Amino acid sequence: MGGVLDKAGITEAALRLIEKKGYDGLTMAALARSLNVAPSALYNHVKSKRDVLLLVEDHLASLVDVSAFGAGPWEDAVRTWAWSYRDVFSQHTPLIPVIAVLPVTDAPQTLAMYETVSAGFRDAGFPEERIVSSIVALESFIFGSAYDVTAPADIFDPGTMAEATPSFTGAVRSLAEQGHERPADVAFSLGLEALISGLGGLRG
Amino acid sequence: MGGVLDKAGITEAALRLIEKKGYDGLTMAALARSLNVAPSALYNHVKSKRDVLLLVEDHLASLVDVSAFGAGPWEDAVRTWAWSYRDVFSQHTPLIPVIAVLPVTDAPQTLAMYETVSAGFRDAGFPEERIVSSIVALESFIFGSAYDVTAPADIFDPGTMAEATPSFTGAVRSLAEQGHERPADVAFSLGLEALISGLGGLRG
DNA sequence: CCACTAAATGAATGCCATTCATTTATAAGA
DNA sequence: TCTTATAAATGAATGGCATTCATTTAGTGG
Repeated sequence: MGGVLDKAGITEAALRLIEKKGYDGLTMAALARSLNVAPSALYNHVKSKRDVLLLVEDHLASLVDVSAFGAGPWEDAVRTWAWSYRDVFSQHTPLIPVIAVLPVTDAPQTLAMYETVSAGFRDAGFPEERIVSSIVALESFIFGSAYDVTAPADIFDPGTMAEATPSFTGAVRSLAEQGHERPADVAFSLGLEALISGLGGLRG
Repeated sequence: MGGVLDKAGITEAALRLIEKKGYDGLTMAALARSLNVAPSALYNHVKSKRDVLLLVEDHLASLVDVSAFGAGPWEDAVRTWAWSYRDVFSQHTPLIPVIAVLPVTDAPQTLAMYETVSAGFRDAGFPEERIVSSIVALESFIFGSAYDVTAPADIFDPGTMAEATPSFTGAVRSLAEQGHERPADVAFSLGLEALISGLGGLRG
């Protein structure tokens, strides 16, 4: 037995490749080349490219910081988790469509994250039947916000349509004048605090 | 001049094709065939396939219901807009990565939507410099939630890992016992109401 | 030493977006 | 009516991609 390849090695190589060349550079051929192997050899270890993305996703889930659950107030734990979750996946937005439809059975690290977060919600007094929905709501916000981080700075520039859209143009200009370094962070903070206080009210 | 093709026709054909075959079926070849034209002919009217997706996106933006802005309380208007926005794009999740990075200049209908929504926020008493961030926060939540709608029903089934994840497994089971028809709607409602009441507090 | 099996190979397949030199057709100007 | 400019459509290439498969290689247990 004992070939050169295994799932851990493939995951590691894929992450290196993504870091160096981005998701466009992550092809089965390039992945194989980085492992000094023929592309077809990969298929002895993964069923498809989607499988590779799944391995990467699950590894990233293990990087999300859930350490604050059980180590302080629920609000602080959610805040730490959410910011960390967003930061990790803002560098990996092409995975978001994959995660969103991914059965957790296939992703043990992701499942482990859910377990820690669920326990944190339960201990904070959430009724059991609302825990999953609350996490899903937060996660949806986090995924959507991860895209914002990568958006171009001038995404909201109305260009030639400025006169036709006075309210929007004024709002964009007014935000720009605040001179925030990362506008995406302002929106994320605003939404996250709203969700934390709104969902926090569900606790018994 | 006057060929068979124009942007409106391409958009319409693309939408028909997506409805019938899904986004996997939307290829330049298939699009051309549905218009009785050679694939290369499309490139006289659009620069790339991404352009086609952009045309589709902008058309969908015109389907989002913004009519409640200026016709009732801000909370109700946001609710109507958000549900409609999510419903439209839940059928078109492959566009979400495109929208998220799309400069609004290139999408007049999308820009028109932002104008109406911005005016609604301003009239409701939002400070101008918080309007864009608030809309972005809501939009992030909406995009993330659009994915949930299409997720398989058993996405949270922990499978063989059930014993290792008691809190999460209990929470999933407890939600399932509620027997909601569309679990995604519960999470969306929960998050949206939290955002509405949290963001609403910014009004002067 | 043999037989089994996991793993790697390299050549093919089929699909895809995109390009380009060329042709067709239409509208405007003389 | 003839000419010319131009927009639009064509068909044949190109290069990249994931994936398949028959075949070979190389270890391991009996």
